[in-house]
Amino acid sequence: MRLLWEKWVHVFMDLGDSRSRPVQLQGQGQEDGVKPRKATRIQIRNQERILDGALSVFAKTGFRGATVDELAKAAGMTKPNLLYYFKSKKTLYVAVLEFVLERWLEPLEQLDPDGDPAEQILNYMRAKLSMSKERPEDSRLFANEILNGAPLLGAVLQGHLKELVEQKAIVIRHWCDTGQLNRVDPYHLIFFLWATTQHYADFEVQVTALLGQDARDKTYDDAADTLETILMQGLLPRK
Amino acid sequence: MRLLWEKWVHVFMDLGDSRSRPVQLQGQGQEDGVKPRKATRIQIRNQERILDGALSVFAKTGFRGATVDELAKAAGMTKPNLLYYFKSKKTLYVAVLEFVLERWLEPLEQLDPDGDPAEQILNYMRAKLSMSKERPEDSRLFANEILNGAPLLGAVLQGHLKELVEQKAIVIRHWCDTGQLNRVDPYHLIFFLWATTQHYADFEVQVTALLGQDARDKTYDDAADTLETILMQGLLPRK
DNA sequence: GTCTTGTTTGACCATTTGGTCAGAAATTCC
DNA sequence: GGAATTTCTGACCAAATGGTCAAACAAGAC
Repeated sequence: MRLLWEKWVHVFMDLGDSRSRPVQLQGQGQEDGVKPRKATRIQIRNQERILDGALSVFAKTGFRGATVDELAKAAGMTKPNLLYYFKSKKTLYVAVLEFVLERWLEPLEQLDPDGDPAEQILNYMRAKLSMSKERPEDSRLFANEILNGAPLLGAVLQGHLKELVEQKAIVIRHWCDTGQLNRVDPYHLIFFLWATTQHYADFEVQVTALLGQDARDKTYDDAADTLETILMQGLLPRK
Repeated sequence: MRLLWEKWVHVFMDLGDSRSRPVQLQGQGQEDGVKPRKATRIQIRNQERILDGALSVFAKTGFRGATVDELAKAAGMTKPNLLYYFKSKKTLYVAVLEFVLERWLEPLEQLDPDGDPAEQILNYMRAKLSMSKERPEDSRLFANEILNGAPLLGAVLQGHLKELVEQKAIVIRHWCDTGQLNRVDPYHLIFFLWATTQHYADFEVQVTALLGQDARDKTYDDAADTLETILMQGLLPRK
């Protein structure tokens, strides 16, 4: 799975003063006089490989569970070489988190205040479910981080995410107030959508243990149908 | 939080042959000729302390993230002393998992085929939500384990849990077939209930980051209300 | 080609970690 | 009280882990 790390390649490398260490890549952090040099092709290629491998390693075992050796192997290089590109395990971890975060938040940003409420919410549910299916590692990466107290994501939760959710909560509340939706707490509706969709990525082993390995497509289709039914009609038949 | 480990205290300690190592506690494993000695008060007290502390440590950082030193500190004793009672970190971890598992499965077992469907499902939802509130560490312990591939719980998922879920799925399917519930996939309804309720324990940092630390009671009340509304009526108003 | 810069590696190091062990201290049994 | 057993601890160990470094090697610029 080739990713699009390219546009995200910045400040990952140690810069400091060192003579042999390259580079400050384009993007940020040019406060001091060091003139940023352009990233070489090799740098871009290797950082991509590293980030790519690191996502699956970190998603599998969390930050503490991952070893630098594993990370290097996943990137197909030696440990010192990996540490040439990312000065520490933590730096790498943060870089991966940062990258994945954007994708993670995107669907919620798409929620359109002017659209039809039911349609908007179903779309959001489907988009999140599709992310669980196509990029389960993203979801597991965050699940690990949050489950263990979000030591490095805490700031984001309090900042960007909080704003975004507040904003969308207002939209949902409006839909309730105008009678377009039943009266529910907007925040809990959002949690509800997160929980039900991410469950399929985060608890995939459990899901497949109960439903069988082979029926992955069917699993996600059935999940979408069930969620749609519940969201639109609830469990009780309308007489 | 004092727990009821007592009835679970069994075979935790190394037994083998050793002269100074005690004990095979009551419960199981008496296959060989070694006559089981009764657990002393000290053993019971200390094993309780250890298991008690271990639950919160493992829930916080997962198996790999927890160190034996932390575990010992949480139990208020030295590392070698802890290892006197549980011969390895893994043994201790499995013991904690085993214990917590029972509580975890209990609510689903209560689901009554002869009860009113809506009431049964709401009760189950409330019971699980209450568990998330009162025993979040239980939930996080499993979340960590499953998220990381359930290396030690895999057998349970394929065995006991699978049976239990199959059994309850039949009940739910029957409710659907007789028109008492809208037609939904029973498995996904169960996942839905797990996901939405456990979310509040597993992602507590996120939830409190967005809703505020102080309103814990309110959070769970609102969650229950929202879930009830959605489950019973869905989001769309009935005209 | 050669000089400069960027990349890669084997060997190495300090710390942390899971776990052991011999014996000291406490407890129980008679 | 004294012997036998159980509980506890400081000192220790081997393996794993995050990270460093000097030097070898490759790429570009001219």
